[in-house]
Amino acid sequence: MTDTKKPGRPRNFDPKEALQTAINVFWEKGYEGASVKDLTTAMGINSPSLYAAFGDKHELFLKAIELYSSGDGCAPLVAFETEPDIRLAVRAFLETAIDYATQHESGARGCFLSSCLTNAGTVEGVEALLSRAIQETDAHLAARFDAEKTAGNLPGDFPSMERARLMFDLRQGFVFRARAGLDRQTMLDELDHRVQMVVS
Amino acid sequence: MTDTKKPGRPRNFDPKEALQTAINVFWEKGYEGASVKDLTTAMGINSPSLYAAFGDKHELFLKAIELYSSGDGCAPLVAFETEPDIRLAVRAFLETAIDYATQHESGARGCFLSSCLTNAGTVEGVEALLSRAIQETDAHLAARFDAEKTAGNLPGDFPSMERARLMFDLRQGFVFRARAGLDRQTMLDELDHRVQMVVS
DNA sequence: CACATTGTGTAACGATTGTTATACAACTCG
DNA sequence: CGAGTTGTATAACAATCGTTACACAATGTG
Repeated sequence: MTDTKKPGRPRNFDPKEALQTAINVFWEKGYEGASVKDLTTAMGINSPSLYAAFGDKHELFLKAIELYSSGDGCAPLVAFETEPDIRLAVRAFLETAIDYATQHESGARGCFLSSCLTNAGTVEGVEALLSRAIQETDAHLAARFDAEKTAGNLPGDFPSMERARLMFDLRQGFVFRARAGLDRQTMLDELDHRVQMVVS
Repeated sequence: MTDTKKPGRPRNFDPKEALQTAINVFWEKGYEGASVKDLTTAMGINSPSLYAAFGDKHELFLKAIELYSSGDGCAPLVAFETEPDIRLAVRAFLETAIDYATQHESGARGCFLSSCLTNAGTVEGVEALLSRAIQETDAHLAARFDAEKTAGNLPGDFPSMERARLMFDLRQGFVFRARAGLDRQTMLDELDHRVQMVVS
């Protein structure tokens, strides 16, 4: 190790990248489980920098939720939007959820929001953010269904919002099972069965 | 207040009742979020009694999970078993889940297991317990479906295990939404739609 | 009644928590 | 090339964490 840490100001750190790292730590250890030391070590910075950039552990947590829910943090959503065919899109959504949730080692591990659920009642502001994130996702998915209806790819009486909520909950179920360590293949085997439920 | 706490050994406490109280505290605040002081205060005992009876905060947590998952802790499951008609039973299962998850004030608040999800990766032994609890519940629900098949109340090609897992995940979805503070009526409106999915 | 046992309440332990004051190194600008 | 700004590293802060030693009150047995 020749690169000994020297004091001073060698380089500025990227706040967004650091926040992404904070998401991973929070997701793995939870809000109270993740100590400031855990966070700063993973982010590669010291505590004063963290407090200067994000204000607080609490604020950092809320900003982590915001970044994740309002953006590219959610891989299944991206997969759903990318795939043109609606049926394949639904499948990609659920399949990506399983992939992310079961690949624990690779750093990206499932849905961060479900890990924040525990703190919804105790940590101020979390419940509101989660509620908003869910509703936005529901609306997002439903909008795609509506567009497919007008395009003629789905029947005219297709209940967009109900199916959107269903799809979200099915994903949540997979994430839950994956987090508990259940078998990946078993979930993949049920994929077609569940895709069928969403798109009639 | 005339009943001033006097030292000594006035009365023994009920370990099972205390454990039930511990479940509520853990469920509300999470594993790391619930301090030993929070626990002992709610249980009405002092820390030495807790350590003598349960050994450890960690062991207490595991025993809380065991009590909840292997018993009457799960109200939706009880409702499902009580109702004779299979279709009404499925409905009761989901409806009870919504009721429990949305009645935050009354002390009984939703599914304790989903709040333990966060600690599955960090707290030793939690993942194994959760995995077992889920699989047991799946098998439990599927057994009922199988019995209804032989009784002629469900078609012969009814996929019991797949529907059991689906039902479990649908419940999980409701609990998730309720914990995030979403509207109760919206979930109740979708009830029939989802019951239909489970029982064809 | 006296003794051993059992479990409680008080209080303290070291360790770690989140947070911040202080000192200094590096870059920017004149 | 020197002064000012910016942000880092070190170290310490009070508070709280999980855990346990100690002393004493209440019960069961002789």
